[in-house]
Amino acid sequence: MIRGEQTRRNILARAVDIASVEGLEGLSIGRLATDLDVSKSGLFAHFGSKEELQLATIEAAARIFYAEVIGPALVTPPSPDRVYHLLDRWLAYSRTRVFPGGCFFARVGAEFGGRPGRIRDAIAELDCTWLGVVAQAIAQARMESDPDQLAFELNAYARAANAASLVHGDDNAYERADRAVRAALGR
Amino acid sequence: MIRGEQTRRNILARAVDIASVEGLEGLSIGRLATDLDVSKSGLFAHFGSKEELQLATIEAAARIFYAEVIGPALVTPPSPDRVYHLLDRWLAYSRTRVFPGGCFFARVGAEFGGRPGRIRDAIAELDCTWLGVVAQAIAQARMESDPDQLAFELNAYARAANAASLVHGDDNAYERADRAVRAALGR
DNA sequence: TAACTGCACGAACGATCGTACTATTACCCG
DNA sequence: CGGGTAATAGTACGATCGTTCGTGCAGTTA
Repeated sequence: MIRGEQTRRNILARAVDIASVEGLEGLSIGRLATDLDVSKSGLFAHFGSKEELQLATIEAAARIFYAEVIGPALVTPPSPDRVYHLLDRWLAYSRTRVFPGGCFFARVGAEFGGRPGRIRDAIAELDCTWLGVVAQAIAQARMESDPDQLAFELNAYARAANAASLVHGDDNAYERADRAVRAALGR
Repeated sequence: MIRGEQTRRNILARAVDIASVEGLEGLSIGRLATDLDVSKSGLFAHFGSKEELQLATIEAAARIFYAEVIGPALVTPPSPDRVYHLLDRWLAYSRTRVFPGGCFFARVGAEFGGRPGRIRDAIAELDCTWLGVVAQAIAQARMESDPDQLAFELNAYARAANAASLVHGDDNAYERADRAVRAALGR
Protein backbone atom coordinates (compact mmCIF):
# COMPACT_ATOMS: atom_id res chain seq x y z
CA MET A 1 0.00 0.00 0.00
CA ILE A 2 2.59 2.52 1.13
CA ARG A 3 5.28 1.47 -1.29
CA GLY A 4 2.97 1.66 -4.30
CA GLU A 5 1.68 5.09 -3.38
CA GLN A 6 5.19 6.49 -3.12
CA THR A 7 6.11 5.11 -6.52
CA ARG A 8 3.02 6.64 -8.02
CA ARG A 9 3.97 9.98 -6.55
CA ASN A 10 7.45 9.74 -8.03
CA ILE A 11 6.05 8.84 -11.41
CA LEU A 12 3.67 11.78 -11.48
CA ALA A 13 6.30 14.21 -10.23
CA ARG A 14 8.39 13.35 -13.26
CA ALA A 15 5.38 13.13 -15.57
CA VAL A 16 4.24 16.71 -14.99
CA ASP A 17 7.70 18.00 -15.84
CA ILE A 18 7.93 15.99 -19.04
CA ALA A 19 4.38 16.83 -20.10
CA SER A 20 4.92 20.55 -19.57
CA VAL A 21 7.57 20.40 -22.30
CA GLU A 22 6.60 17.50 -24.54
CA GLY A 23 2.87 17.54 -23.96
CA LEU A 24 0.62 14.78 -22.71
CA GLU A 25 0.99 12.88 -25.99
CA GLY A 26 4.74 13.30 -26.04
CA LEU A 27 4.72 11.88 -22.52
CA SER A 28 5.48 8.29 -23.51
CA ILE A 29 5.38 5.45 -21.04
CA GLY A 30 8.67 4.01 -22.22
CA ARG A 31 10.49 7.28 -21.92
CA LEU A 32 9.00 7.94 -18.49
CA ALA A 33 10.00 4.48 -17.29
CA THR A 34 13.55 4.89 -18.58
CA ASP A 35 13.90 8.26 -16.85
CA LEU A 36 12.77 6.78 -13.56
CA ASP A 37 14.71 3.52 -13.91
CA VAL A 38 11.63 1.36 -13.56
CA SER A 39 10.10 -1.14 -15.92
CA LYS A 40 7.60 0.02 -18.49
CA SER A 41 5.09 -2.64 -17.46
CA GLY A 42 5.43 -1.88 -13.76
CA LEU A 43 4.82 1.76 -14.38
CA PHE A 44 1.93 1.03 -16.68
CA ALA A 45 0.24 -1.14 -14.07
CA HIS A 46 -0.23 1.87 -11.83
CA PHE A 47 -2.62 3.51 -14.27
CA GLY A 48 -4.02 0.85 -16.59
CA SER A 49 -4.06 3.02 -19.67
CA LYS A 50 -2.28 5.99 -21.08
CA GLU A 51 -5.35 8.18 -20.74
CA GLU A 52 -5.55 7.42 -17.04
CA LEU A 53 -1.90 8.37 -16.70
CA GLN A 54 -2.60 11.62 -18.51
CA LEU A 55 -5.56 12.42 -16.27
CA ALA A 56 -3.53 11.62 -13.16
CA THR A 57 -0.77 13.88 -14.46
CA ILE A 58 -3.23 16.74 -14.86
CA GLU A 59 -4.45 16.17 -11.31
CA ALA A 60 -0.90 16.25 -9.99
CA ALA A 61 -0.16 19.44 -11.90
CA ALA A 62 -3.30 21.04 -10.53
CA ARG A 63 -2.19 20.34 -6.98
CA ILE A 64 1.17 21.94 -7.63
CA PHE A 65 -0.50 24.94 -9.25
CA TYR A 66 -2.79 25.38 -6.28
CA ALA A 67 0.11 25.19 -3.84
CA GLU A 68 2.20 27.64 -5.86
CA VAL A 69 -0.35 30.22 -6.92
CA ILE A 70 -3.82 30.11 -5.45
CA GLY A 71 -2.99 29.04 -1.91
CA PRO A 72 -0.32 31.67 -1.24
CA ALA A 73 -2.38 34.45 -2.82
CA LEU A 74 -5.42 33.64 -0.73
CA VAL A 75 -3.57 34.45 2.47
CA THR A 76 -4.06 38.08 1.47
CA PRO A 77 -7.51 39.17 2.69
CA PRO A 78 -10.17 40.02 0.08
CA SER A 79 -9.09 43.31 -1.44
CA PRO A 80 -7.53 44.75 -4.59
CA ASP A 81 -4.25 43.53 -3.15
CA ARG A 82 -5.49 39.96 -3.29
CA VAL A 83 -6.28 40.31 -6.99
CA TYR A 84 -2.84 41.66 -7.71
CA HIS A 85 -1.30 38.97 -5.54
CA LEU A 86 -3.05 36.25 -7.57
CA LEU A 87 -1.68 37.59 -10.81
CA ASP A 88 1.73 38.21 -9.35
CA ARG A 89 1.95 34.66 -8.10
CA TRP A 90 0.85 33.39 -11.50
CA LEU A 91 3.54 35.35 -13.29
CA ALA A 92 6.15 34.08 -10.84
CA TYR A 93 4.86 30.53 -11.32
CA SER A 94 5.49 30.86 -15.03
CA ARG A 95 8.68 32.90 -14.87
CA THR A 96 10.45 30.68 -12.35
CA ARG A 97 9.47 27.61 -14.36
CA VAL A 98 7.73 25.68 -11.64
CA PHE A 99 7.22 23.41 -14.63
CA PRO A 100 10.20 23.41 -16.98
CA GLY A 101 7.94 23.97 -19.98
CA GLY A 102 6.24 27.02 -18.48
CA CYS A 103 2.56 26.87 -17.57
CA PHE A 104 1.48 23.24 -17.66
CA PHE A 105 -2.10 24.09 -18.48
CA ALA A 106 -1.24 26.40 -21.34
CA ARG A 107 0.82 23.61 -22.87
CA VAL A 108 -1.75 20.83 -22.59
CA GLY A 109 -4.69 23.16 -23.18
CA ALA A 110 -3.33 24.00 -26.61
CA GLU A 111 -2.69 20.32 -27.21
CA PHE A 112 -6.20 19.12 -26.43
CA GLY A 113 -8.25 22.25 -27.04
CA GLY A 114 -9.48 21.04 -30.40
CA ARG A 115 -10.11 17.46 -29.29
CA PRO A 116 -13.17 16.73 -27.14
CA GLY A 117 -12.79 14.08 -24.48
CA ARG A 118 -12.09 13.52 -20.83
CA ILE A 119 -8.73 15.25 -20.96
CA ARG A 120 -10.07 18.44 -22.47
CA ASP A 121 -12.91 18.40 -19.96
CA ALA A 122 -10.46 18.16 -17.08
CA ILE A 123 -8.43 21.06 -18.42
CA ALA A 124 -11.53 23.15 -19.02
CA GLU A 125 -12.73 22.62 -15.48
CA LEU A 126 -9.41 23.68 -14.01
CA ASP A 127 -9.37 26.74 -16.22
CA CYS A 128 -12.86 27.65 -15.00
CA THR A 129 -11.75 27.21 -11.42
CA TRP A 130 -8.78 29.53 -11.85
CA LEU A 131 -10.82 32.19 -13.63
CA GLY A 132 -13.48 31.81 -10.98
CA VAL A 133 -11.00 32.44 -8.18
CA VAL A 134 -9.77 35.59 -9.89
CA ALA A 135 -13.27 36.83 -10.67
CA GLN A 136 -14.41 36.23 -7.12
CA ALA A 137 -11.46 38.11 -5.74
CA ILE A 138 -12.36 41.00 -8.03
CA ALA A 139 -16.01 40.88 -7.00
CA GLN A 140 -15.11 40.82 -3.30
CA ALA A 141 -12.88 43.84 -3.80
CA ARG A 142 -15.76 45.62 -5.56
CA MET A 143 -13.40 47.06 -8.11
CA GLU A 144 -15.32 46.31 -11.28
CA SER A 145 -18.89 46.04 -12.45
CA ASP A 146 -18.01 43.01 -14.58
CA PRO A 147 -15.57 40.80 -12.65
CA ASP A 148 -15.55 38.09 -15.31
CA GLN A 149 -14.46 40.58 -17.94
CA LEU A 150 -11.59 41.86 -15.86
CA ALA A 151 -10.60 38.32 -14.96
CA PHE A 152 -10.52 37.47 -18.64
CA GLU A 153 -8.22 40.38 -19.36
CA LEU A 154 -5.85 39.73 -16.48
CA ASN A 155 -5.61 36.07 -17.37
CA ALA A 156 -4.93 37.05 -20.97
CA TYR A 157 -1.90 39.13 -19.96
CA ALA A 158 -0.51 36.29 -17.90
CA ARG A 159 -0.98 33.66 -20.58
CA ALA A 160 0.49 35.92 -23.24
CA ALA A 161 3.58 36.52 -21.12
CA ASN A 162 4.01 32.80 -20.58
CA ALA A 163 3.74 32.04 -24.29
CA ALA A 164 5.99 34.89 -25.38
CA SER A 165 8.73 34.09 -22.88
CA LEU A 166 8.81 30.47 -24.05
CA VAL A 167 8.84 31.20 -27.75
CA HIS A 168 11.25 34.10 -27.65
CA GLY A 169 13.43 32.90 -24.82
CA ASP A 170 13.45 36.10 -22.78
CA ASP A 171 11.68 37.62 -19.80
CA ASN A 172 10.57 40.94 -21.29
CA ALA A 173 6.99 39.79 -21.66
CA TYR A 174 6.65 39.37 -17.90
CA GLU A 175 7.36 43.05 -17.38
CA ARG A 176 4.79 43.93 -20.02
CA ALA A 177 2.27 41.69 -18.33
CA ASP A 178 2.97 43.18 -14.93
CA ARG A 179 2.54 46.66 -16.34
CA ALA A 180 -0.74 45.66 -17.98
CA VAL A 181 -2.02 44.08 -14.79
CA ARG A 182 -1.14 47.14 -12.72
CA ALA A 183 -2.81 49.44 -15.22
CA ALA A 184 -5.95 47.32 -15.31
CA LEU A 185 -6.10 47.34 -11.52
CA GLY A 186 -5.63 51.08 -11.42
CA ARG A 187 -2.25 51.15 -9.74
CA MET B 1 7.71 20.96 -62.24
CA ILE B 2 4.11 21.94 -62.51
CA ARG B 3 2.75 18.57 -61.52
CA GLY B 4 5.04 18.28 -58.52
CA GLU B 5 4.35 21.78 -57.34
CA GLN B 6 0.61 21.20 -57.35
CA THR B 7 0.99 18.02 -55.32
CA ARG B 8 3.15 19.85 -52.83
CA ARG B 9 0.47 22.48 -52.48
CA ASN B 10 -2.19 19.85 -51.86
CA ILE B 11 -0.04 18.19 -49.25
CA LEU B 12 0.58 21.40 -47.36
CA ALA B 13 -3.05 22.46 -47.56
CA ARG B 14 -3.98 19.28 -45.73
CA ALA B 15 -0.95 19.46 -43.45
CA VAL B 16 -1.82 22.83 -41.98
CA ASP B 17 -5.32 21.62 -41.09
CA ILE B 18 -4.05 18.49 -39.41
CA ALA B 19 -1.27 20.30 -37.58
CA SER B 20 -3.64 22.94 -36.24
CA VAL B 21 -5.44 20.16 -34.36
CA GLU B 22 -2.86 17.45 -33.77
CA GLY B 23 0.25 19.61 -33.72
CA LEU B 24 3.36 19.38 -35.83
CA GLU B 25 4.46 16.21 -34.05
CA GLY B 26 1.05 14.62 -34.37
CA LEU B 27 1.26 15.40 -38.06
CA SER B 28 2.51 11.99 -39.18
CA ILE B 29 3.63 11.27 -42.70
CA GLY B 30 1.71 8.02 -42.93
CA ARG B 31 -1.52 9.58 -41.77
CA LEU B 32 -1.07 12.50 -44.14
CA ALA B 33 -0.40 10.18 -47.09
CA THR B 34 -3.45 8.07 -46.29
CA ASP B 35 -5.66 11.15 -46.09
CA LEU B 36 -4.46 12.35 -49.48
CA ASP B 37 -4.48 8.91 -51.14
CA VAL B 38 -0.84 9.06 -52.10
CA SER B 39 2.04 6.83 -51.14
CA LYS B 40 4.00 7.58 -48.04
CA SER B 41 7.30 7.48 -49.91
CA GLY B 42 6.04 9.72 -52.69
CA LEU B 43 4.93 12.29 -50.17
CA PHE B 44 8.12 11.98 -48.18
CA ALA B 45 10.23 12.63 -51.29
CA HIS B 46 8.82 16.13 -51.54
CA PHE B 47 10.43 17.20 -48.28
CA GLY B 48 13.28 14.84 -47.47
CA SER B 49 12.69 14.85 -43.73
CA LYS B 50 9.93 15.40 -41.26
CA GLU B 51 11.44 18.62 -40.00
CA GLU B 52 11.44 20.06 -43.52
CA LEU B 53 7.79 19.09 -43.84
CA GLN B 54 7.06 20.83 -40.56
CA LEU B 55 8.88 23.98 -41.64
CA ALA B 56 7.07 23.98 -44.98
CA THR B 57 3.79 23.57 -43.12
CA ILE B 58 4.55 26.60 -40.98
CA GLU B 59 5.37 28.58 -44.12
CA ALA B 60 2.09 27.55 -45.73
CA ALA B 61 0.15 28.50 -42.61
CA ALA B 62 1.87 31.87 -42.54
CA ARG B 63 0.74 32.60 -46.08
CA ILE B 64 -2.84 31.75 -45.19
CA PHE B 65 -2.63 33.91 -42.08
CA TYR B 66 -1.33 36.82 -44.08
CA ALA B 67 -4.08 36.46 -46.66
CA GLU B 68 -6.79 36.18 -44.03
CA VAL B 69 -5.71 38.73 -41.45
CA ILE B 70 -2.90 41.12 -42.27
CA GLY B 71 -3.60 41.70 -45.96
CA PRO B 72 -7.27 42.58 -45.58
CA ALA B 73 -6.64 44.80 -42.58
CA LEU B 74 -3.93 46.77 -44.32
CA VAL B 75 -6.39 48.03 -46.93
CA THR B 76 -7.60 50.35 -44.18
CA PRO B 77 -5.34 53.41 -44.19
CA PRO B 78 -3.11 54.04 -41.17
CA SER B 79 -5.44 55.09 -38.36
CA PRO B 80 -7.03 53.79 -35.19
CA ASP B 81 -9.45 52.03 -37.52
CA ARG B 82 -6.61 50.00 -38.98
CA VAL B 83 -5.58 48.82 -35.53
CA TYR B 84 -9.10 47.73 -34.73
CA HIS B 85 -9.40 46.11 -38.14
CA LEU B 86 -6.27 44.04 -37.53
CA LEU B 87 -7.64 42.70 -34.27
CA ASP B 88 -11.10 42.20 -35.69
CA ARG B 89 -9.70 40.15 -38.56
CA TRP B 90 -7.64 38.11 -36.13
CA LEU B 91 -10.66 37.29 -34.01
CA ALA B 92 -12.64 36.33 -37.12
CA TYR B 93 -9.70 34.21 -38.29
CA SER B 94 -9.87 32.27 -35.05
CA ARG B 95 -13.65 32.23 -34.62
CA THR B 96 -14.43 31.03 -38.14
CA ARG B 97 -11.78 28.33 -37.80
CA VAL B 98 -9.73 29.17 -40.85
CA PHE B 99 -7.75 26.30 -39.36
CA PRO B 100 -9.96 23.65 -37.78
CA GLY B 101 -7.87 23.68 -34.61
CA GLY B 102 -8.11 27.44 -34.13
CA CYS B 103 -5.04 29.60 -34.47
CA PHE B 104 -2.30 27.50 -36.04
CA PHE B 105 0.49 29.46 -34.39
CA ALA B 106 -0.98 29.25 -30.92
CA ARG B 107 -1.14 25.49 -31.31
CA VAL B 108 2.38 24.92 -32.57
CA GLY B 109 3.83 27.74 -30.48
CA ALA B 110 2.76 25.95 -27.32
CA GLU B 111 4.10 22.71 -28.76
CA PHE B 112 7.61 23.98 -29.50
CA GLY B 113 7.88 26.92 -27.12
CA GLY B 114 10.04 25.00 -24.69
CA ARG B 115 12.17 23.31 -27.35
CA PRO B 116 14.86 25.36 -29.09
CA GLY B 117 15.44 24.62 -32.74
CA ARG B 118 14.59 25.69 -36.25
CA ILE B 119 10.88 25.21 -35.74
CA ARG B 120 10.68 27.39 -32.66
CA ASP B 121 12.78 30.02 -34.42
CA ALA B 122 10.38 30.06 -37.35
CA ILE B 123 7.40 30.46 -35.05
CA ALA B 124 9.12 33.17 -33.05
CA GLU B 125 9.90 35.16 -36.16
CA LEU B 126 6.32 35.02 -37.37
CA ASP B 127 5.09 36.07 -33.95
CA CYS B 128 7.46 39.04 -34.05
CA THR B 129 6.21 39.96 -37.49
CA TRP B 130 2.58 39.94 -36.38
CA LEU B 131 3.27 41.95 -33.23
CA GLY B 132 5.36 44.32 -35.31
CA VAL B 133 2.52 44.94 -37.75
CA VAL B 134 0.16 45.72 -34.89
CA ALA B 135 2.66 47.94 -33.11
CA GLN B 136 3.45 49.83 -36.28
CA ALA B 137 -0.22 50.42 -36.95
CA ILE B 138 -0.55 51.78 -33.42
CA ALA B 139 2.48 54.01 -33.85
CA GLN B 140 1.24 55.37 -37.16
CA ALA B 141 -2.10 56.18 -35.58
CA ARG B 142 -0.27 57.99 -32.77
CA MET B 143 -2.65 56.57 -30.21
CA GLU B 144 -0.16 55.43 -27.58
CA SER B 145 3.21 56.41 -26.21
CA ASP B 146 4.25 52.74 -26.03
CA PRO B 147 2.97 50.91 -29.12
CA ASP B 148 4.68 47.65 -28.19
CA GLN B 149 2.91 47.58 -24.85
CA LEU B 150 -0.50 48.12 -26.40
CA ALA B 151 0.26 45.54 -29.10
CA PHE B 152 1.13 43.05 -26.38
CA GLU B 153 -2.17 43.64 -24.63
CA LEU B 154 -4.30 43.46 -27.77
CA ASN B 155 -2.57 40.28 -28.86
CA ALA B 156 -3.13 38.85 -25.39
CA TYR B 157 -6.89 39.34 -25.66
CA ALA B 158 -6.98 37.66 -29.04
CA ARG B 159 -4.88 34.68 -27.98
CA ALA B 160 -6.89 34.24 -24.80
CA ALA B 161 -10.14 34.21 -26.75
CA ASN B 162 -8.74 31.60 -29.12
CA ALA B 163 -7.61 29.35 -26.29
CA ALA B 164 -10.79 29.73 -24.27
CA SER B 165 -13.11 29.05 -27.20
CA LEU B 166 -11.22 25.85 -28.01
CA VAL B 167 -11.07 24.51 -24.49
CA HIS B 168 -14.60 25.44 -23.48
CA GLY B 169 -16.28 24.96 -26.82
CA ASP B 170 -18.17 28.23 -26.94
CA ASP B 171 -17.83 31.67 -28.50
CA ASN B 172 -18.30 33.83 -25.40
CA ALA B 173 -14.62 34.60 -25.14
CA TYR B 174 -14.65 36.34 -28.52
CA GLU B 175 -17.15 38.88 -27.21
CA ARG B 176 -15.00 39.46 -24.16
CA ALA B 177 -11.96 39.93 -26.37
CA ASP B 178 -13.79 42.35 -28.62
CA ARG B 179 -14.94 44.33 -25.60
CA ALA B 180 -11.39 44.42 -24.25
CA VAL B 181 -9.97 45.52 -27.59
CA ARG B 182 -12.54 48.30 -27.95
CA ALA B 183 -11.88 49.49 -24.42
CA ALA B 184 -8.13 49.49 -24.97
CA LEU B 185 -8.56 51.48 -28.17
CA GLY B 186 -10.84 53.98 -26.47
CA ARG B 187 -14.00 53.17 -28.36
C1' DT C 1 4.85 -22.56 8.23
C1' DA C 2 1.23 -21.85 4.57
C1' DA C 3 -1.61 -19.08 1.94
C1' DC C 4 -2.47 -14.73 0.22
C1' DT C 5 -1.79 -9.83 -1.53
C1' DG C 6 0.58 -5.94 -3.52
C1' DC C 7 4.13 -4.62 -6.52
C1' DA C 8 7.47 -4.79 -10.03
C1' DC C 9 9.70 -7.31 -13.60
C1' DG C 10 11.00 -9.12 -18.53
C1' DA C 11 9.30 -10.64 -22.82
C1' DA C 12 6.43 -10.22 -26.42
C1' DC C 13 2.36 -8.52 -29.13
C1' DG C 14 0.71 -5.79 -33.36
C1' DA C 15 0.75 -1.20 -34.96
C1' DT C 16 2.88 2.84 -36.46
C1' DC C 17 6.64 5.93 -36.61
C1' DG C 18 10.48 8.27 -39.84
C1' DT C 19 13.56 6.98 -43.29
C1' DA C 20 16.14 4.51 -47.04
C1' DC C 21 16.32 2.10 -51.03
C1' DT C 22 14.65 0.49 -55.85
C1' DA C 23 11.17 0.25 -59.40
C1' DT C 24 7.67 2.15 -62.09
C1' DT C 25 4.96 5.57 -64.15
C1' DA C 26 4.09 10.09 -66.53
C1' DC C 27 5.43 14.09 -68.72
C1' DC C 28 8.46 17.41 -71.65
C1' DC C 29 11.49 18.21 -75.42
C1' DG C 30 13.90 17.29 -79.59
C1' DC D 1 7.68 9.16 -81.86
C1' DG D 2 11.26 8.07 -78.54
C1' DG D 3 14.46 9.04 -74.82
C1' DG D 4 15.41 11.31 -70.51
C1' DT D 5 14.06 13.24 -66.40
C1' DA D 6 10.97 14.37 -62.80
C1' DA D 7 7.33 12.41 -59.92
C1' DT D 8 5.19 8.77 -57.69
C1' DA D 9 4.82 3.99 -55.99
C1' DG D 10 6.50 -0.20 -53.67
C1' DT D 11 8.99 -2.48 -50.20
C1' DA D 12 11.62 -2.96 -46.31
C1' DC D 13 14.35 -1.39 -42.21
C1' DG D 14 14.94 -0.52 -37.15
C1' DA D 15 12.86 1.95 -33.46
C1' DT D 16 9.27 3.00 -30.51
C1' DC D 17 4.46 3.21 -29.40
C1' DG D 18 0.57 1.34 -25.94
C1' DT D 19 -0.74 -2.87 -24.16
C1' DT D 20 -0.98 -7.80 -22.37
C1' DC D 21 0.71 -11.72 -20.06
C1' DG D 22 3.02 -14.73 -16.92
C1' DT D 23 6.27 -14.75 -13.18
C1' DG D 24 8.88 -13.72 -8.94
C1' DC D 25 9.74 -11.34 -4.85
C1' DA D 26 8.34 -8.98 -0.29
C1' DG D 27 5.43 -8.50 3.31
C1' DT D 28 1.23 -9.48 5.86
C1' DT D 29 -2.16 -12.59 7.71
C1' DA D 30 -3.86 -17.15 9.22
